[in-house]
Amino acid sequence: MFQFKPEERLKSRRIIGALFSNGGGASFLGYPVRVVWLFFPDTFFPMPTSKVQVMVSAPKKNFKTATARNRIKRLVREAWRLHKHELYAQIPEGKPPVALLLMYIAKEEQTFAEVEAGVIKAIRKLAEGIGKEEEAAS
RNA sequence: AUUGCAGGCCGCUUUGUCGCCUUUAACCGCAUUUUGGUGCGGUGCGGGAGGAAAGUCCGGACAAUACAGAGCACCGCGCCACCUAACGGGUGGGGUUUCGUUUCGGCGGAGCACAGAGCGUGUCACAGAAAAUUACCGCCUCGCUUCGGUGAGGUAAGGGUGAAAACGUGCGGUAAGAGCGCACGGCGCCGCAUAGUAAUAUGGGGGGCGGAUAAACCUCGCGGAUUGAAAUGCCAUGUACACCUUGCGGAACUUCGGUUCCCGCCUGUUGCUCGCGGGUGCUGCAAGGGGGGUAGGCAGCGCAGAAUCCCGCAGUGAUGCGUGGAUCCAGAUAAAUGACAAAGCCCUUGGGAACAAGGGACAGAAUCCGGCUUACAGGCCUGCAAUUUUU
RNA sequence: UGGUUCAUAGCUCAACGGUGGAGCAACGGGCUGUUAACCCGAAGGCUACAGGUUCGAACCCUGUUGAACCAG
Repeated sequence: MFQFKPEERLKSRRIIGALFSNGGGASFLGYPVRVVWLFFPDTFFPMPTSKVQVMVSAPKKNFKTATARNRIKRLVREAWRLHKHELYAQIPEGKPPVALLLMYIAKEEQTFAEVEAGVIKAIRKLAEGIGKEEEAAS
């Protein structure tokens, strides 16, 4: 339940490029994390087997050393690992997989508790957002 | 004991819970099967960042491609000897600059891109007469003179300028002067002797007096093929025989397959010139351009080797040698090595104390080694020097 | 991984090895009933940092720091 497997990590360069381009995906804030997400397109091959693929990013502009960026990414990833099951439970079957980008935007390093709170908030908003997309599609 | 300097070493520890990457193959399940196995998943047993992993400043290993050769260009290095796989690194020695000290002989510390300015060219602001064969004020000789000077010539001692002024001091000498001559001293050049492997040092001889700058061009000596693990090899996947540009001559021999020579074009040889080599010369080939597709896997890749430590031997030392002893399984690929909790350790602040609060340096492997440079809380060890206390 | 370029006033840029300057901005004064424009004036720099070469360094050399870019 708390596992974090390789197929749950976002690796496709095309999808990552789409996430970073303007208007590529829906985005909102769960401070200190900014969330960008979209559904995988139908034509993508091979289609991932997990419900969500996620990547974590920390900008070099705010964190100069590699050690600091590693630390931030590990904190966010750990918070995601501990709470992702809440999101999985709310995604209905038959939906395309969700590509997710968690970008750390605070200027300084924060404690795990603060990051965890932000990620929990983001997961709740995201579940809401996916539900709305469902209504709009139907 | 404290302080300073130099060198070397370490660079948070333990437990629990939840995770990540990986070696191995004991066990389990599924698939496949050439019945040996193989692949995937799970469990188990192990391992999981550094002294700088960093900067990418040098040098190699390794790999691919290339290589008859010559000249010019280009790049790097530069006291001597040694060490090393190699180096722009290291060790030892010499010279030099500077600081301290001195009983003025030296001694000690720190630094040095430390070949050549006696081939040539360039530059040397301002000031100054003049910045490299120069003469403003001076000094001296001769001519003229209205006796104020003025013209021709000699000279570089004195003056002032400057970062730097054409060896320094004294004597002789002279019209005045000048290394013009002599004595002492300085400098670098040529060859000699002694010491040293050598750089170099010391001594005496000859001939001389030359501005600085080569981190200006340059000269001399030595070295340099190019490209770098996204190299490279293999497997899988997949597209486009589309498009554009250029080229498509001549002669001889012939067993009609071709061969040779000249010529043209393209191309390789780090750049250029020569030279040499490869391809091509007809209805589809060649060379180049541009465009499109693939974006997965395996090897390379951590294999015990230029490995590290100890001991012994050789050497002043770097280092080398050894049937000597011991140690050494990180291997990711949108990229693992983590999070939380508790206890301990250390530091700071407050406090009489118990204790409380806050903090734990610099920093993250990506083919691998040897160096250099830079960042770094705190601690340990060794040596030397100084001071204080005790015996 | 390999390579190239750059750093000068608040901003954009100059400056043979010889006193660091221009435009804009900001400041003070003038003009105007007021503002803008215009005119006058003054200020602002350890030339990214640390060494070295040179009589003298923004410039030459070495090292460091930061930034931008290129190739596959």
